[in-house]
Amino acid sequence: MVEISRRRAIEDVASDLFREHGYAGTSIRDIARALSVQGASLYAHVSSKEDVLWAIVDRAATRFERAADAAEADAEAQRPGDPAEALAALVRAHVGVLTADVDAAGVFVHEWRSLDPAHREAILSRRDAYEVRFRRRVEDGIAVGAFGMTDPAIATSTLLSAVNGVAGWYDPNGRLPAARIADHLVDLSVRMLSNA
Amino acid sequence: MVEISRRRAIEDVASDLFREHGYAGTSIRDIARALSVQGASLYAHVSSKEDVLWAIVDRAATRFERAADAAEADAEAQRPGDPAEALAALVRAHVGVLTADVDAAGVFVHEWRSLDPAHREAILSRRDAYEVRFRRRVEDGIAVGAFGMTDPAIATSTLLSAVNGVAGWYDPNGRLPAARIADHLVDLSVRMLSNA
DNA sequence: CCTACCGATCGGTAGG
DNA sequence: CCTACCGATCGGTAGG
Repeated sequence: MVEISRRRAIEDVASDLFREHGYAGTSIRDIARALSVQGASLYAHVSSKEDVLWAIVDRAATRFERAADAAEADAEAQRPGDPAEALAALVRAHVGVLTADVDAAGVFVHEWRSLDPAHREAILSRRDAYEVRFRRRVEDGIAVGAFGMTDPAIATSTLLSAVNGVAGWYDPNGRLPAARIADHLVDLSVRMLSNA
Repeated sequence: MVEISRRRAIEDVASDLFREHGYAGTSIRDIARALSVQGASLYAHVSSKEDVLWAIVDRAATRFERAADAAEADAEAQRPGDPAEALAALVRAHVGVLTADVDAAGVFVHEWRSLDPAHREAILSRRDAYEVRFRRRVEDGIAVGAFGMTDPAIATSTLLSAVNGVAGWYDPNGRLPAARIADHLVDLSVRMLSNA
């Protein structure tokens, strides 16, 4: 990947380190060392360590949101009013964002607690809104009989945990390409919600 | 809960803080403050900060292992050779350990990366062995037709992510008791593996 | 369990 | 992007 901007290179390196050692376990000097510069030099590009975390998390959140927008529009265009199809599209989109940048996605999933209070609040409400999109499809699917009876809140939380788990084991050089992994997650998700 | 030992009280407080702020984000003085003593006083009871993390993680791992032992023995006694029953018992046992001490279990799930290399290696191999117990049931279930065709490795990783997700939202004072949550997770897990 | 303290490292700034 | 530096905090020790 060609380096587009120094700022972006800092965020990419930080995503990798935050994912591996956590935000608190990564110092500004660790990030600088990976870029072969002095710690203080980073402050020409970022205003604080938290600023870097927020940039990573905000961008990842935006990607998840946009991918869900496109997935729902697409599902609605192809099979209008089909909750199972819409949910499958949401899961596929989610796995796509996750595998496209597993470091940033992993930071989004695990490190939001380290954001300062205002950012933390903002990201939590976006996460809630995002989860609601999934839960609505679960509820609609139950209502029309496409899914079996279950507790929609628990089922949706469990489904998102299952899908987010991909961030814990996905390897870009592993035996399965991202698209095949998405196929599996879609299949497992729909099965989980279907009647036995 | 009555305080059994000072050492144990330190670990309980540390479980709470490590889970909320992460290992690196929690200082020895943070733990001490929660116990109303000076930071240096903790060293009368623990040899290092990592020693506390290891104690929490090791104990949690042992609980998961013992609960799985009992669950498999029980399932084998009641319905010998039934992979779906054995898997259900494993999931129920896992959720039981998780909800019995959600702080310690959450630290086990998320903070093992912060262990020193030897402990990290040890816990990873125990985690692998634990996952194999689940995967064997998944494979056997597919072989006898109790479960639908799927990739056993991906299905098992996804199942464990789904179940571990409980640590992220379980609230001891929430609307559902732990036993009901376990019921739901068993149901969702078995559905996920069953034929559609 | 306390006070007093150690060297190391932290996030961040000044000034170039 | 560098050197030089700031005050604060870190994990941990000594000695009581």
